[in-house]
Amino acid sequence: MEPRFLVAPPPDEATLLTRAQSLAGYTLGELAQQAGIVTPTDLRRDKGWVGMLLEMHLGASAGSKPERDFAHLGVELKTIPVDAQGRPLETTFVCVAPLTGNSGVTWQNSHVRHKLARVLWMPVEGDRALPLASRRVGAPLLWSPSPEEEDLLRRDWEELMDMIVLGQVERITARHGEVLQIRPKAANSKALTEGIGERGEPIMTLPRGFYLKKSFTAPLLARHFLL
DNA sequence: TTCTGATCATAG
DNA sequence: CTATGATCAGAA
Repeated sequence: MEPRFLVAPPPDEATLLTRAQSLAGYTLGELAQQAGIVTPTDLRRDKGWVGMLLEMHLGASAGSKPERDFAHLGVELKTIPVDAQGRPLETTFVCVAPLTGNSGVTWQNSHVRHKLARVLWMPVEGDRALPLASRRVGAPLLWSPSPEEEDLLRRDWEELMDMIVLGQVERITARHGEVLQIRPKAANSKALTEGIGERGEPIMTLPRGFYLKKSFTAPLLARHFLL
């Protein structure tokens, strides 16, 4: 799909939130029609389609820049598929896990912390039994981690980064971490990137990414629905 | 049924 | 390959 600007970038956070709230209740088919793009049959070959569609409606920067969606506002946009009860159906990708060049990297200056400092969550019905075009957008949530949430994230990040730095990247599984996990993030299982081996030597290994577990995002969204 | 590892498209 | 956007689908 071709990235296009449907609306101008929002000048401030309040405008962004108002605009996001105005999308609630619409179906993806309606939003696609307004954007002048075709709704795919399913997401198997268009996994980022929903995210790109909402980016267009919210005036996020198009393309693949290594910046936040609303750089001038310091806000990151995340669409999250939810079930009929508003519970997340998938984990949430945060960013690629750096496997080398980590000297001097701390939680405070980490990519994970910066990406999650301010997030606009857009829940979207994600039940695969629902045709893509008839899935509805839910009420958005503009969020920053509470001190407790940030502490959970920091502890997992430190544990996982320790393993990477100590040459144990290939022993990391999705079971590590309470709320933040590391899983493959690649085109396929043949993709390789540089990492650190057991004896500190350079190795080629699968690229990994940080993901938020559903156990983290579920209460975050639930709290929102209670307010 | 849930979760972990694998995968898809596109731009640069 | 890396970064953007994530969901798929087989194994447990």
